Amino acid sequence: MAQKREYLSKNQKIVLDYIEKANQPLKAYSILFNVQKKGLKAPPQVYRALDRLVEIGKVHKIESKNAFVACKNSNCTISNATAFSICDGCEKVTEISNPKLSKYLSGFQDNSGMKYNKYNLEFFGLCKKCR
Amino acid sequence: MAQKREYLSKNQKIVLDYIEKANQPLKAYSILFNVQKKGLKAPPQVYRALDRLVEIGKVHKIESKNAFVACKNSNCTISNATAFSICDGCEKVTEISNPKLSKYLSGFQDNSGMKYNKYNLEFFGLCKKCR
DNA sequence: TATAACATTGTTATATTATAACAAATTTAT
DNA sequence: ATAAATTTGTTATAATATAACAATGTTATA
Repeated sequence: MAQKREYLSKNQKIVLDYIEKANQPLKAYSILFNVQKKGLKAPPQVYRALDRLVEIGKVHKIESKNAFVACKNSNCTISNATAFSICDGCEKVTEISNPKLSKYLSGFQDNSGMKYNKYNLEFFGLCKKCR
Repeated sequence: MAQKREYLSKNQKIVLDYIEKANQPLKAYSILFNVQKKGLKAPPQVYRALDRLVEIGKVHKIESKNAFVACKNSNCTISNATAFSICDGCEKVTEISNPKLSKYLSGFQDNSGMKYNKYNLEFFGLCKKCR
């Protein structure tokens, strides 16, 4: 099993810092544009950092939006159980942190013989303001 | 509220037929390539059909793979509650049809004030063969 | 039937998202 | 010191998706 750094590289830090400040999902090319002043000039630099950040759970990808958001669970180190709430009105995305839900889904089994080790759930609806 | 056709247009039928025969998720451009002999020559023709088929629930999009699969619930007319099982080994995707799960998720509420009317859940793991 | 309203189609071009490939520089372990 | 591995920088291109608009087809109803 390949060893991997336990700390973040320079580019990974730059990208994570920027995402954490945003408090909302960001598109990869918008991140790219905004970190160009820090020296990351080309897409692979951003995508590589994102890949790693997602792998270690510091960042999640909102698949339905091709956007990236910082993990809110400060202790999160691996990203295998994610749930989001997405407002179709204002597009606000919130990470759902609900022990019952995650327990239910982590324990979910069906009779297919599949052994699940990861899930991603996206709820859509309208938030208070947008209703 | 705009009225919409209740039956499928020519292009929608062509695309749906092809997806239904596949029994596995297909990429939009692979669909395009394969329906060119039927006269659909450009991406918008395929994407438009897909958009509509997804909207009426005949087809689901597997967001994590940018792929499209026919709905297995023959009576499915609206696509607001979807769950899939995805094997990380062979990439096989199966639509999960589990009344308990869908009941649990359809009834899910948190204290955010969000009113959910749709969800999509993707489970990842290894199927029997790939373990 | 005529025709207005609307939905679908065909088409070209382009926007958006993401990766391949490889050389150079940096970091790590010995 | 130096080999091994990782990260970085860079160019090019692949893969996914939409904008815009003219032409055609369909539906309802006057």
